[in-house]
Amino acid sequence: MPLSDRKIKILQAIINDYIATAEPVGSRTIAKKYDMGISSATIRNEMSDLEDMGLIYQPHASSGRIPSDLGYRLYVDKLMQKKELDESENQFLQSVVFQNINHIDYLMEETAKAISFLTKYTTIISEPVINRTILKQIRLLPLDDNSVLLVIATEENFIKNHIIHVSAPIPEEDLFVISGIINDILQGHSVDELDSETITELEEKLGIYKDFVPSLIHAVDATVKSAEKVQVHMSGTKNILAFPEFSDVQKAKDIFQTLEEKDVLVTLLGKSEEEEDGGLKIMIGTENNIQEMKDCSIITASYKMSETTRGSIGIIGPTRMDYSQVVSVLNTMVKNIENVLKSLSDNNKNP
Amino acid sequence: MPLSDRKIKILQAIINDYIATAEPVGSRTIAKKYDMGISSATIRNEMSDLEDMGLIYQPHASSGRIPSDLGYRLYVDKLMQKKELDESENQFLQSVVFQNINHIDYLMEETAKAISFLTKYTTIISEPVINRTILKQIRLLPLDDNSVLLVIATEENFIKNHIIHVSAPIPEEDLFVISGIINDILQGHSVDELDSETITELEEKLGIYKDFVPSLIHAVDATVKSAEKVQVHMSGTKNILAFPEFSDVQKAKDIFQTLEEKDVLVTLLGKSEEEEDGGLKIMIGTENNIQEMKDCSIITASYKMSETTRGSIGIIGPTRMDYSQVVSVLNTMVKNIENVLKSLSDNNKNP
DNA sequence: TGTTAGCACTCACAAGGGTAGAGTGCTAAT
DNA sequence: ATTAGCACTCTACCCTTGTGAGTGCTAACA
Repeated sequence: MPLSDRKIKILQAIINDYIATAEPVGSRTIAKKYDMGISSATIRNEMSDLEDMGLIYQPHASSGRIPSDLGYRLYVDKLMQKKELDESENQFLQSVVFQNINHIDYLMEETAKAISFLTKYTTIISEPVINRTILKQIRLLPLDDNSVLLVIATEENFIKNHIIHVSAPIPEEDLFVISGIINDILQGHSVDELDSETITELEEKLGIYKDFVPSLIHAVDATVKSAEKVQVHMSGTKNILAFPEFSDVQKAKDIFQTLEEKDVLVTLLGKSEEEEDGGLKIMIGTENNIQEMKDCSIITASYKMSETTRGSIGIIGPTRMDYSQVVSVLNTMVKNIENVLKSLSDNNKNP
Repeated sequence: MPLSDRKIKILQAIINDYIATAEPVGSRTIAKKYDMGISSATIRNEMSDLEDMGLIYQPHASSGRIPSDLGYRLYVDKLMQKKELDESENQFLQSVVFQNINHIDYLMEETAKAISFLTKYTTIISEPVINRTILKQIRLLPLDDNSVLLVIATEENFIKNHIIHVSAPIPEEDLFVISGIINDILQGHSVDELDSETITELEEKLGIYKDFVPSLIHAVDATVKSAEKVQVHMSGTKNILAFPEFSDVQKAKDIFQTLEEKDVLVTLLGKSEEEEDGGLKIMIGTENNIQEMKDCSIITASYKMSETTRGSIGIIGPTRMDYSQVVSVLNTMVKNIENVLKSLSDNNKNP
């Protein structure tokens, strides 16, 4: 059966109305509200066809229609029109990013908050992974007789600290020398190139401070390990309670439970990396393969830095979500974040 | 009316039962379950007295009794017996603290998680404030031509980083010299002693790098400001949904809403500082003065470091919470945290 | 042939009524 | 002082009924 223009119009009306009200949409509602010059009876016939095509369905006999996952898919792929964010929203998103330019983790946290504030959906976001990025600076600073501070900076100006405990005090000048040696060896290399060869080299060069190498390596390693762990920030989970589809406490609890499991989130966010065209990945309802989330849609986008994907943002809401808004918010925010990351790493390329 | 031993026993039975079941407790239930050698009729009479005293009440005529806030108060002040944590719980709590010894924010985050995991209640925790603590190390490190990394360490080995953007590159040796000058001036002082006099002194000493002072001061200031902001970590909010008293989505939403407001949390946590005896502050029901939380009890404890209160932990649950468990978990955790903080600051006192 | 009016039918939801069960308060007996 | 017994109350649950929204079908219409 061909999908006539009129059918499309009706489908669109059903989806719009359902997104707005969360109530099954009846033929009369459409006839009255959208005034498309045909009677409710005709709409009824068309709706019956749409149902045969699997685009809408009735939650129970003789009730209004609800878009099916397939219906939303069609809407998202073909019908949805881009929504432009208005100036104030744009500015809000931009200010959030630029106010936290110096601290990646705050930046991520605030970004998540901002997005969930704007969209009223739940937002998850993964921090850029510094693994495989190039080390720029490794410094040792004296803290006190028993501790030395290790400061690691990557090419992109991500800073990590680690306190190393030492048995005997190391004079400041020596620390300076040691820092120099370490820097010579590691600078310009990625943290995962730390092999036994490098370690031997380090031990040799450090001479009398050779004993210091193990704890140093351990510290670097621990720092790297903690950086390798994908950090995930989440915000706006409680918004879920506002949607009538989750007014059943049990359902809400199930979703919260699922969102609590980090692996699930990482998997979800990971999906967006499959997308080639720097585009978004939209998973509608059952498409996300997680039983508990079958009534949710998830839209993810990943942000890059120097051509490599660094992390992703995901927005989770009921299948009845405002796809066009979410898409534009995500696009805007990815652009903002990429700009910031770029400006961070550009600092050291300009003269 | 005097509070006979028998009345106390009955009150205790009611509270225990209600904490466990969340159902109003009837006289027959007590007669059967707690077998105290008297009939339900006698218990009924006693319960009637307890009600007159305001310790229990009926949610509706001819239903079982529920402890009133006053009843819980009596229980908490006089009747409650200390519960000892078992070995595994103790170890769990300890391991959480010692595994995150080097990163205060992870430590707080994980502590909150651990407590809410153990108790099933919501946990909030405020990070130690570094304001007013003594600066130990201030260093500038070269990052690249346009940025300098500011590293600030306090007496207690809390580390903060800040990237300063500079218009012209500053040679490494100069940075070293500048670091030395700054250190001379600020080392041993608290961050809030940074007055105009100190700034002038700095400007004079820095000579040709005088122009650098404003951005430096700004960076130090920003770092201090961000440290002054009381960081609050929260965990286990979704546990709230598990309690039958909040099975009404609206109620749950109200509480979430309230918990979202940071000021509220800070105020709540602040209360514990009023307590003199290093003890806990228990606020039962309406005692916390927050309308939305009238059905919640909040137990807070604050942890000290070198005699000063640094932060607090709070546990939020229904008034029908397991007070004795919460009290012992809190006591244990405060001790653990204080130990860690002590070991951090001890490092520089031992030779 | 597509469109519409009309009608019978279905279903969810709310309101009303009846019942069972848990619990109380009171009284009289022990 | 304690207890057994009884009348009473209130909630929770179930069942019934009525209403409104919405459908599908048929027959009439342009």
